[in-house]
Amino acid sequence: MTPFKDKAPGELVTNFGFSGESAISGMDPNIQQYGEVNQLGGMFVNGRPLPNHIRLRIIELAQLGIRPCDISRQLRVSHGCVSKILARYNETGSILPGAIGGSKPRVTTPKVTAYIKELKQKDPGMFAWEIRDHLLQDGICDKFNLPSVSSISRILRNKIGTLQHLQGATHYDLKPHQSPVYPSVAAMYPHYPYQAHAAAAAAAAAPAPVSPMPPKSGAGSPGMPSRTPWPSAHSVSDLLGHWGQMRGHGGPPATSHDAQNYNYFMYLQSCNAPTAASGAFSGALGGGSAFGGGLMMGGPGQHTQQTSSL
DNA sequence: TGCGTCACGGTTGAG
DNA sequence: AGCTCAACCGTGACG
Repeated sequence: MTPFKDKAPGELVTNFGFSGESAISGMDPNIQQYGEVNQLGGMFVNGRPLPNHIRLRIIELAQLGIRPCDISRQLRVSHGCVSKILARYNETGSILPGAIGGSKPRVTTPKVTAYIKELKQKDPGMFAWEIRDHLLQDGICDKFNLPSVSSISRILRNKIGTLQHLQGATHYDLKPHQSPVYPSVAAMYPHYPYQAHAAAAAAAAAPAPVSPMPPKSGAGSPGMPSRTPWPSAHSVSDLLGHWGQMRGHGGPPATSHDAQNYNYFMYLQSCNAPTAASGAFSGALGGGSAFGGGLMMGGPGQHTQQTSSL
């Protein structure tokens, strides 16, 4: 997998394994340093998504009826990757990679904590599970961002310790007739991601176009794998327009990710032989859709971060 | 031979 | 500023 087995860590890679080809002038030094070549001779950056034009080409070639193994060979992308991208596309309608990085948003916001404190002050004998019910009933939380009983208990213990010390009731102090088992939100809604609420808000702000595929998984819709919702979906023309702007107008990348991917993109553009797909790609840069409008990328509530992670 | 799956080593970004 | 953690990535190998 690692083509530079004899490369010392951190050593600058100036030849990418293409015969007679040295470093591409003007390439991102990061790509030069971290770029690798797979068994098929294709260029990739470990840990980073393939550039979107490669992803696009995979989808397009598949739609032309070309077998995944042939796509793999033609684009010099591992068949596992082709399989994964095609599977994701079939499942979500999106060619885009998932959102990388980030953390689960906290449910114990200051507002929630304050309300718990208020409840506890009103009724010091209130149990954590009762507080949890109140949070839901009073509209402080919904079922997607409702803290677990354990979280409430921790808040009571850590942040309202004095009150607890005086009155002391947590979910450990269960009433005799109460079940000691209170499933977490995740357990109650195993198929619903915690970020769904935020995604719904994002969707309300910027409604996503209808995906050709039913939503199954990913940010912003139940079961979507990504952790962070996209504020808007990406159509082919959106995406191509993005790159078109970069290529055609030389617009500066908005973020370091853009810069990275732009350089990656430019590099791969210069490395890969033109294909029919790239022709469609180039044509689409002129304003039309590469797929006659038939291919929509960006499933419902797609990834938030990807505008900067092309 | 083709393809789905998974371990691996890597990156990323919120907390 | 730097660390942790849990998500993601593509590759390569296996069945």
